[in-house]
Amino acid sequence: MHYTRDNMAGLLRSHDINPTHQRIEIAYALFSRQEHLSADQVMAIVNTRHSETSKATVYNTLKLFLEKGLVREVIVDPSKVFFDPNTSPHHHLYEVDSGKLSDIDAEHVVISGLPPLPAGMVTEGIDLIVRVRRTS
Amino acid sequence: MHYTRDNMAGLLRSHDINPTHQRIEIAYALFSRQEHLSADQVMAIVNTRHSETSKATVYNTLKLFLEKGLVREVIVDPSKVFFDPNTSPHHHLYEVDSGKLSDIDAEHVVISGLPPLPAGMVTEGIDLIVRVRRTS
DNA sequence: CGCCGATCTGGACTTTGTCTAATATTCGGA
DNA sequence: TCCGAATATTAGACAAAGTCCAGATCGGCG
Repeated sequence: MHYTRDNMAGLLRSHDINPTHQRIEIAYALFSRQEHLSADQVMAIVNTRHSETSKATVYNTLKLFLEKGLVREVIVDPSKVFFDPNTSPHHHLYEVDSGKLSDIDAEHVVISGLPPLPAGMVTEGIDLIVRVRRTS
Repeated sequence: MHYTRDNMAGLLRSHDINPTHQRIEIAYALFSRQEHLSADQVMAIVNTRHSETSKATVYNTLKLFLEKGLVREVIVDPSKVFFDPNTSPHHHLYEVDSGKLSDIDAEHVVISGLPPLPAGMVTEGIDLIVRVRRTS
């Protein structure tokens, strides 16, 4: 799959999101790179040429994408949230020193022995984060 | 084990931490409750009577406790970090709506099938967070 | 073309956390 | 017990991420 700006409109529509210029740019930033980006990084990318999209819009849009299931939130760094265009089940590898974040395919990972949930609760998601450090 | 302020001095010393009044109060807040507290909450608890401990000290002290392995950091909420006085291996259950955070004993949980780490990397920790929501 | 709801915007604001330079406390030794 | 050095604490200014709002703008449709 190759992502273009034209693709994005369809992708947004299929998730029940009105495709505006700004939303297409933001989606394109995330999907064309297939990387974990923070709101700051998205802003920087989208505004490389001339300033085009405001901070408020970037935050609003990312929140909208999140609600509509277009992206996923990854909380590994206390100082900022990352947004992940990969919504298929997977886990994360976080390099503590460099801040580099990468995916771990969930296909072969098995988590067993979790206790039953408290009554009246449903699982919204299971986040598994492997924190690694360069050997010193 | 029953925690008293007097206990705390020994606990701190055993972790190579100089036991000062403020540090004892902060340690006592965490250990006597055995709960996950944010820096804000620690501040509020420690300063209930009259203002006794400054913001800077609370943050400095929590960071020190972290370095010395006295507490653990739990990153589940993008807006604040929680500190966990339980350093034995365990996982976390996070109630998304209420923000309530509780422990899952690691004893019976098995995680298998993780891919090998990139060369020159060591695992610093594995965080498993089960995000749950009340059935609506 | 003009309307109307949806979207975008700048900028003020909040919250969490950091930094700094001055002050205070603690600890070990005599 | 007293002293000096090292360590710890403090208030308050600052920084960064994120939220909020009221007004401006857009874009599709009649």
